Amino acid sequence: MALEHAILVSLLEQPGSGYELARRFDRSIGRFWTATHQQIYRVLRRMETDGWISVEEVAQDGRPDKKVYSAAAPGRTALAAWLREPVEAETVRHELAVRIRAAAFDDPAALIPEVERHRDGHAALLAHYLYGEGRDFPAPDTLDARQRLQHVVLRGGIEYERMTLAWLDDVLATLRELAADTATPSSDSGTGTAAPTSTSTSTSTD
Amino acid sequence: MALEHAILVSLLEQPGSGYELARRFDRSIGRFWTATHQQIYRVLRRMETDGWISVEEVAQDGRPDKKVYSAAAPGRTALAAWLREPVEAETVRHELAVRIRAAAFDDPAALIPEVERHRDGHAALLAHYLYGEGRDFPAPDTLDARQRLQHVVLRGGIEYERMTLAWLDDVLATLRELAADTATPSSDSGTGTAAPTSTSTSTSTD
DNA sequence: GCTGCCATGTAATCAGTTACATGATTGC
DNA sequence: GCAATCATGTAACTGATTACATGGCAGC
Repeated sequence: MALEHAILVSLLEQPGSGYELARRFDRSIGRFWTATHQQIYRVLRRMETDGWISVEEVAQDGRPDKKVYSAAAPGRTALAAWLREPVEAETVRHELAVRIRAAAFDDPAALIPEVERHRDGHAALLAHYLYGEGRDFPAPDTLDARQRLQHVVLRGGIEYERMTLAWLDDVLATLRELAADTATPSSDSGTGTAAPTSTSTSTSTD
Repeated sequence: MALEHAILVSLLEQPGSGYELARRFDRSIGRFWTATHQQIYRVLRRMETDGWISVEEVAQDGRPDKKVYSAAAPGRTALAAWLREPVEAETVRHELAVRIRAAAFDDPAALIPEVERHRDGHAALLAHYLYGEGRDFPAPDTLDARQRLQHVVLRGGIEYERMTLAWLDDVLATLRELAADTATPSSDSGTGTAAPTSTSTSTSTD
């Protein structure tokens, strides 16, 4: 239910068309909230009928016309009300964690390439964030309110990537150790499928 | 599309009924993948017709009967295939980050209680994780493959909470500074609604 | 008598994804 | 000639959430 609000913030930061918003959702805002262009167009129409945003049709030379949206007063009011609502608990979807636990019932080594791919992706994103930080916030003491809030969100992204990177290295080390363990012992040779099948497990980790 | 697989992992770790699974999804597995009981019952039926899991009806004294599900061979095969598929990019939904950027167009101080509530929640979860780690993994060198993988996932949760806690303190410090800035200056008194309205913003943070 | 736990479900709705469609312009 | 970018949309489907429903037992 927050796509409306994410769009509002983006339009307050800078008015734009549905297409432009879709591009922003592939970049800056998209790090925190994903949306496809179909979704965006649908929500924009709803927001317009609700009076949250206003449209201006802009004719262009050589390019299709576009509808430039900007936040209207009722939208601002709705945003202020939303800020005062309690935050709903974030629904987590961390597929990699599920896969790591799943690896116990298959060959742990099979996961290594995937985790490496992830690791590299996070490393690249961290480098990208750090570059962006140096470019956009070179003098952190001279920033206005908006920039300081953008900066603290970016710092969150940077710390998240740093932490994830370190954790994925930990995961890789664990997987490699387990792969070495199952490879060397003499018993249970062949497929490499390590399935302990112990009935006792009540490690709740609750 | 990974709820099936999360359920499979949970049933491989320990067979159980839909109700028991729903409770697990409020606890251990639920940290990485959320699901309500309605969703779980629906997926369990689909998985059963697909032959991924087998059922055993268990009559109980004083309590309603339950259907105890366990992972079947085709389910294991499907899990192994899934582990070898490329991981789809995680769709992020970080509402708090959107709200922080939104605070620039309203009173930043209005967010402080919410962020504090979040901070406290993450601190409690971190303490809980650390307690669970001490209880379930007291001797990290004597663990089997399954436990070592569970442990590395738990370490990820711990590091995530630590990082989030530190970041939320950073956010709170920023919000409090901004609240102090808008409270003290003589100009633009009254509502405390700080809206810069500068047209120049093209800080892409891409 | 009320709340809470165990245990399973149906129905309606909302959000999000995937596939398909159009059409002009710019650059290789 | 082909792919990519700009720009907007429809339609069908899958996944997730919310609300409602049932019913016995245990403990206060």
